[in-house]
Amino acid sequence: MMVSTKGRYALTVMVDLAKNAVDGYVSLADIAERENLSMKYLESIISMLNKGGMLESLRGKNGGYKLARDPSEYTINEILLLTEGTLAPVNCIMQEGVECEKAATCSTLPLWAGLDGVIENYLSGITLEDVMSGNRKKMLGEYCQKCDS
Amino acid sequence: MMVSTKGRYALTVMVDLAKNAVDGYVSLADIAERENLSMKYLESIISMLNKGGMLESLRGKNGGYKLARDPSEYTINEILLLTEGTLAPVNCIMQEGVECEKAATCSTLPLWAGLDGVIENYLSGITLEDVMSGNRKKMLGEYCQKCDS
DNA sequence: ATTTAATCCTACCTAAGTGGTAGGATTTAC
DNA sequence: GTAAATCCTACCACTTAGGTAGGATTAAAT
Repeated sequence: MMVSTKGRYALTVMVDLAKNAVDGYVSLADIAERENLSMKYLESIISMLNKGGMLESLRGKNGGYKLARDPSEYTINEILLLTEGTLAPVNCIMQEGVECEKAATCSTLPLWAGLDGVIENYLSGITLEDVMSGNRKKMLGEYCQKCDS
Repeated sequence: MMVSTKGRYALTVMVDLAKNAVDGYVSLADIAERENLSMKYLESIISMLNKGGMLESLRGKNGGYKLARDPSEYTINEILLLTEGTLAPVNCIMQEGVECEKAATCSTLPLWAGLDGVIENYLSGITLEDVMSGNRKKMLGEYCQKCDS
């Protein structure tokens, strides 16, 4: 599994905020209840989003979180990267300038690089707005049966 | 990480066999030495490939393995599926007919389904022959700088 | 027939990552 | 000052990853 619950829940939280924090802040307790997820676990996840500059937060009573930008200005790629660290499908492709020692002669490396590119390309092309508004055509593309009807 | 060493080594073994087992069988010891991988570990991996019908094996002295078909008749998708079990990027998408209970109302599901489709589409479009022969254009596609020159 | 070299099979093990839980400190609105 | 919220630091059970170990079985060569 490439994307763990951390990344999945992070996206769920972002979508929830996009839908529900239109004016003012929304508390984590509200999100957890709406999405039926553990509030304590979400706490650690939303903390990453907050520190990564994705959110604005307000402490104290009536506090909570809201998006720092417009939903159309977040790519899914950057949201997932923040919580997952990397989205590379294998750990042998270059990360932070460090490449595998066998890279020069490895027959399989171009495959993994290509796969990585395809994934990044897909996730960078979809915004939080697309997910929030249910843009099936963009998300499912040619695989979508309902998109024609 | 979506693809573990199991899948990566499985592909490495397949490529090695495609290159070296052109006539007759090749022993696991030879493969392990050539690829600089633990023979004992490879043993468990090649066993999956063998049971999955990807290989033909011969026991006893001068035995070993060879491909069951022509390299052009294996997709990377089926090789990886055999060792990894699944290539789904998240565990909330439908597997073996079992779908998430929240599927009907989940905003993020189409995204994961789309991502899954993109991955499967890519890996199904590339054959063992492509990897073996270093078909960079097919593997790297638009991301390949060297492909033009 | 015996040796040798190979696959096959079962069990085990350590380290890291996943998916949380627990408890309290701090901040701010009312 | 109190209630309700974020923030922060530990901890923990379980699963998976990435192997290792040892022997049983098979088949070719001598």
